[in-house]
Amino acid sequence: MKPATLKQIAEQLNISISTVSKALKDYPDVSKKTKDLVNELAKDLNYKPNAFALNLRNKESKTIGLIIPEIVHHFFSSVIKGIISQAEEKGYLVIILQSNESYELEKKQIELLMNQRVDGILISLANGTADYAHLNEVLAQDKPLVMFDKIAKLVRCSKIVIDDRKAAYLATQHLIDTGCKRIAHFRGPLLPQNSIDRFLGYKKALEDNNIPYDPSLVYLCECGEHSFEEGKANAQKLLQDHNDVDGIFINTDLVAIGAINEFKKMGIKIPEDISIVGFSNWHMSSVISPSLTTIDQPGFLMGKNAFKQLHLEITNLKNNLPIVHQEIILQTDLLKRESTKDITAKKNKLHL
Amino acid sequence: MKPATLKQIAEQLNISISTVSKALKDYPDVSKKTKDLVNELAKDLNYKPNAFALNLRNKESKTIGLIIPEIVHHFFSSVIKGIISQAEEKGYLVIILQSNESYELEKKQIELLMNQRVDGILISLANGTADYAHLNEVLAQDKPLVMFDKIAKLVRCSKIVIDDRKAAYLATQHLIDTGCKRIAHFRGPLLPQNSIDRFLGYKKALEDNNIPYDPSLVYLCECGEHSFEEGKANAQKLLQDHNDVDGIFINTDLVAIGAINEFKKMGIKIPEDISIVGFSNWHMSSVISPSLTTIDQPGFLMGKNAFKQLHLEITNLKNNLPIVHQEIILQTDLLKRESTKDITAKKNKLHL
DNA sequence: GTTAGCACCTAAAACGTTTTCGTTTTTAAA
DNA sequence: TTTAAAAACGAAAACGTTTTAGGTGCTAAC
Repeated sequence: MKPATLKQIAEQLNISISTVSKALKDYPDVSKKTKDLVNELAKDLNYKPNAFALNLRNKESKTIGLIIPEIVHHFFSSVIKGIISQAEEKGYLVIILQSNESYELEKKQIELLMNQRVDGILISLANGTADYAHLNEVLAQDKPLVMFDKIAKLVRCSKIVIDDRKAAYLATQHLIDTGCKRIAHFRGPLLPQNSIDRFLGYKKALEDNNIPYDPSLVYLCECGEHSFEEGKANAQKLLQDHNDVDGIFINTDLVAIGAINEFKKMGIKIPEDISIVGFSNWHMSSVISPSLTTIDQPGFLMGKNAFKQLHLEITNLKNNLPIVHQEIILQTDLLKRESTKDITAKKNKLHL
Repeated sequence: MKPATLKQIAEQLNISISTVSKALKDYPDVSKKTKDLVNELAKDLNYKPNAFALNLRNKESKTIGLIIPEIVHHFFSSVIKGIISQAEEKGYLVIILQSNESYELEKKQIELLMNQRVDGILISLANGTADYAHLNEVLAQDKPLVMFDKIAKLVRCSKIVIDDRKAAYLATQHLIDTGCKRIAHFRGPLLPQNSIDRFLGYKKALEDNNIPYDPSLVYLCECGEHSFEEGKANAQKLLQDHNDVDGIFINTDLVAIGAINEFKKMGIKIPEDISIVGFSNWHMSSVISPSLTTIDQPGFLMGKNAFKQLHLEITNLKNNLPIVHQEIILQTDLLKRESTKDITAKKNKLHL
């Protein structure tokens, strides 16, 4: 049986719509008798408040929009899970769109969400996004916007990120600590802030350890659908160009795994000949052999925080409270596994 | 600048709201002059039709709901991607909820979506779902509902599935064809139809090849968060119970990978000592060593088809056309890789 | 100079709520 | 019995659209 409306209840009881509405919301100026009658009939007729009408009246939909570059991706799907779990707790629904790493699509989708009048927007930018007008437009219309992971520093809104630079620094430092002298880097695309930051972290670690930075040791990856193949290809190129490399810090796990597979095929031993550190801690990284040393990126937590911040801004906006933009930096972990040498273990053995 | 309303445009031009509405929709009974004025001002004032008002009037939101057991999962996230891509094409938005394999949550979420008045619902059932009242309620309210992958046969709605039984049969047959004589099965949970079907396919293949079915060779897996550990544990148990097993058909890839890793650790060679076939073709299955022979499950295609069918039913309902429930069975592929012996290759060599 | 026809425009209802403000009815006090 | 206060109810506007049905005012034809 389809939900009834206030009108239908009112007609059956010969009272006004207003009274029905008030009765259901337990207003004090409705008699106990009427309330009982209304509540009973409401149950019988399967009354459910019409969300469309409520949205129109309240000018809010308890719905937010989420734009993400790629859904089939361990990190991003973890973020989605974090967002949805938190949204559910606060009674919000999430509309998800996928930008496919395309700036054009991203722009369209922002418009779509604005026209849909969602209460707020969460976004992780496409790699191609270099112009931020569409994002500023959102803010100009007083619609809460929170960015996560792939952010634009210049846009004045809240951001949830990890410290990519620091994580990359630690990853590179770990290679150095385990004895690597000549360290290559497979970097991500040129635009997004986080692949820039990872590159900078790598470079800084070298400098701080008096290892000269050599641009020819840096290889570019799209880090898109063909990451695995890119890893293999770069591994081959690297060996042709430089036969003295003993460590690689790689922008993302799947590329690293491609490289490992290629090296294994060529008879190069990991980590004895070359040590490798990846980034993101994809599920498969712990499962392959040798397992991959990598940076754990807390996707679920990032999603949770992103929604929390957005929710805060939505409620503050509603209550005319000031909105303070936050930049939240989440902790990352270096997970030491088999693809790097465990020198500390050796050291400990010597001490025994 | 926030979007203006028809009213604001009407006031500024000193004409009625109706005329503004018609002008924007290019009705024939509005003069060219007025249309031009309206369109210009509409652009200037950033007019965007209010979605809330439209929903209320049209009794539709161009939004569908999707309930899925788990988002961080290669197969399911592929399905989501398929659904979203198709929805975008037809101008629909997708609200995603995650049931966490919980029947209780699933029930609540169905109610949420019904109250939200989505135009239709897509669902893949939680493992624990054995009661279908909540689903029948959706249908009773004339709301289009399409199930995919994890379905309930008894619910009268459209379904998009693969032929789990046939796929499992082919997987098992492949083990037999490559010389396995004693084949174990790591099966999925007891309730969902697809893990039952995979078990049945396994059993049937044995029978058709005159291999006696031995229940003690069937091991249970939750196939949840700890699939990898389950695979390892089951591998150990299997070796203790039966030292003569030479092939295993495993309900899902991650369990299979756990088993492979454990076997490798114990010095058992894959596929020489034991051949293994998984299910679902997780990304990592092609990347590990030995790569895993598995059944490719077309997630993206399934998502596309699920939305297409739902969309068909939504539009038919709107146009008072009859709704015909479909059961669409998608093709699967057996991907032969390193975890099973390639006997045909050997045969071919002999023929040379 | 009436009338038909046309071009253009508007009023108003409807979608389903909520809430303010006013009106009616009841109760209690004078 | 009158009056004041309290209790219970309802009318109406508002949110922003669309569309039907009904005007206007004009031109052209008789």
